[in-house]
Amino acid sequence: MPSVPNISSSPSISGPGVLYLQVKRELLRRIETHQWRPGQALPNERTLATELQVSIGTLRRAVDELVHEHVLVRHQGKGTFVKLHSKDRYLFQFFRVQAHEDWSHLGLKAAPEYPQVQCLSFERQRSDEVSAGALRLREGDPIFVIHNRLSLSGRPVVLDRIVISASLFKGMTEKRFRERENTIYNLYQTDFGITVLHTQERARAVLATREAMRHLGVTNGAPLLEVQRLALSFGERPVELRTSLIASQRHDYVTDVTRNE
Amino acid sequence: MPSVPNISSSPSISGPGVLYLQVKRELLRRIETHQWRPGQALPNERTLATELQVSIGTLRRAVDELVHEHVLVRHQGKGTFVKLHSKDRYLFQFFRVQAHEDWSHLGLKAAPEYPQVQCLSFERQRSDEVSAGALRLREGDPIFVIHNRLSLSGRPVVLDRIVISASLFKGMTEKRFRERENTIYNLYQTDFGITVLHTQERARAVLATREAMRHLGVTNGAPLLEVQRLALSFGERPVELRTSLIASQRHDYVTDVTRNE
DNA sequence: CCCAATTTGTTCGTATGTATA
DNA sequence: TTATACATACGAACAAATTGG
Repeated sequence: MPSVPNISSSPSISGPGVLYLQVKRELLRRIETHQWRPGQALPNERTLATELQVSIGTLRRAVDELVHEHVLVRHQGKGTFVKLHSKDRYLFQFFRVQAHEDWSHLGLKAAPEYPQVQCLSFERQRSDEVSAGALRLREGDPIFVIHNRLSLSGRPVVLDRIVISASLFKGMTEKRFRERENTIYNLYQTDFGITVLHTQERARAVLATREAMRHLGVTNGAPLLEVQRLALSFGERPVELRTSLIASQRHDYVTDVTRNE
Repeated sequence: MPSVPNISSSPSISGPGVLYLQVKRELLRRIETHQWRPGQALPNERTLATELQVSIGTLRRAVDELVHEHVLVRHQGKGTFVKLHSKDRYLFQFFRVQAHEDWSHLGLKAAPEYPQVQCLSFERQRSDEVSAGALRLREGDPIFVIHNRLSLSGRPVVLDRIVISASLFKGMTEKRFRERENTIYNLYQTDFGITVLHTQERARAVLATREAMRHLGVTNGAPLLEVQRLALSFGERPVELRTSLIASQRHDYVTDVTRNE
């Protein structure tokens, strides 16, 4: 029913703008409010289209965009599902460290290696100005600060400092963090209902601190890559601040600006 | 006419697979072969659909994807055009150096600053193993090697070493390069018919060489960001190898992994 | 300023193909 | 085999932006 001038005459969708965008917002709303949970199937297209009182083509266009944004996945013959964070997705979308290579490979796209993760420390602290600004907290709000060391082929390569809000991740404990069976983002999603959709990153070159030297086994004065990553959820809400120190003697930070979309 | 079992019964499209993908390939072919040149308008949708003997919806789906891949642009009421490289696009898609910022801005997306480019040298050389491998040349093939210095707010920040094939950019001269009125990628496109579609980049941290110190005005032993970029055209053909040394004392290398599409 | 022609943008509904269980 | 669900293709109707008279 909702043509553009809509006064919420139906139990379905409303709001200004183009119809398929209204549908998209409604689908997002249901996911954010956990009416549909990660891994769960949506109603089939005809049912959903009928319920939202739009044509099946309009519904498909809204779903198309959410699939493209990694929020939903479709499987022909099975259904449409809220996307789950998996190790594959982590490798494909979020882990950008790879061993050096020359350019002779090109289209090959060597499948990146999943890192071995070692948790060095897990602490409850109070946020400083930087983390509060990034995570939209007040200074002094409780946070968790986690240090991880990532190794590739048995060699330590990355030192991560992860900061998350304690109030957002209510019930987080060192035990739950250490004993997760999947990626960290999968833990956020399945245990805390927080889905990381994309990240903003800034890289710079720094000199190794003594602590970094110790954990990464690099020599004095070695240059390191420092990557600041802010992970964002629905509505561009920041949920994690991560600082990675990367030993780039044998590894690169890779960005494949392909379809960008 | 072309249902999937098609034996090129028409003067239009053919080939295996899904119809809209056949259409997309045909459109790409016409652009690559310069039947349609950058900046030029395509025939309107109904005309094109009729000529290719597909429905307007199928044509639109093919065009949709090419728009998403930055190959075409559509303007409602005007037409569909082969996309031109502009400074805006350069800033938006390819220039990733920005002044330091804290995370308190977020959604603001400070419009990046267009750099002031100074050409330090332009030489004709023979390709070594690395550039030959990257650009799919034979070792010893003629290449152009260009050094640029990029400044932001009057301060030198990036040192670029650009390598392109002399046979691919036939007719390139230092004069034409220096006196271009737009971006380098715009020059490639308008003067040589070579369109850069996307890039693959690898970043690492290095120590400043004496020459880099001199050109960027950094102190001894300063860490620099080294970014290797391979620019690709249609069919993933490599067309430019660029090595950037970035003084990251005041600036970052930014990757906003947003819709990634 | 307005009108009309042109072109893309959105929405609708239908029919048929293909993958899954 | 059958039923279900998504995938593709088609074409019609109307909306919105642009341009030129």
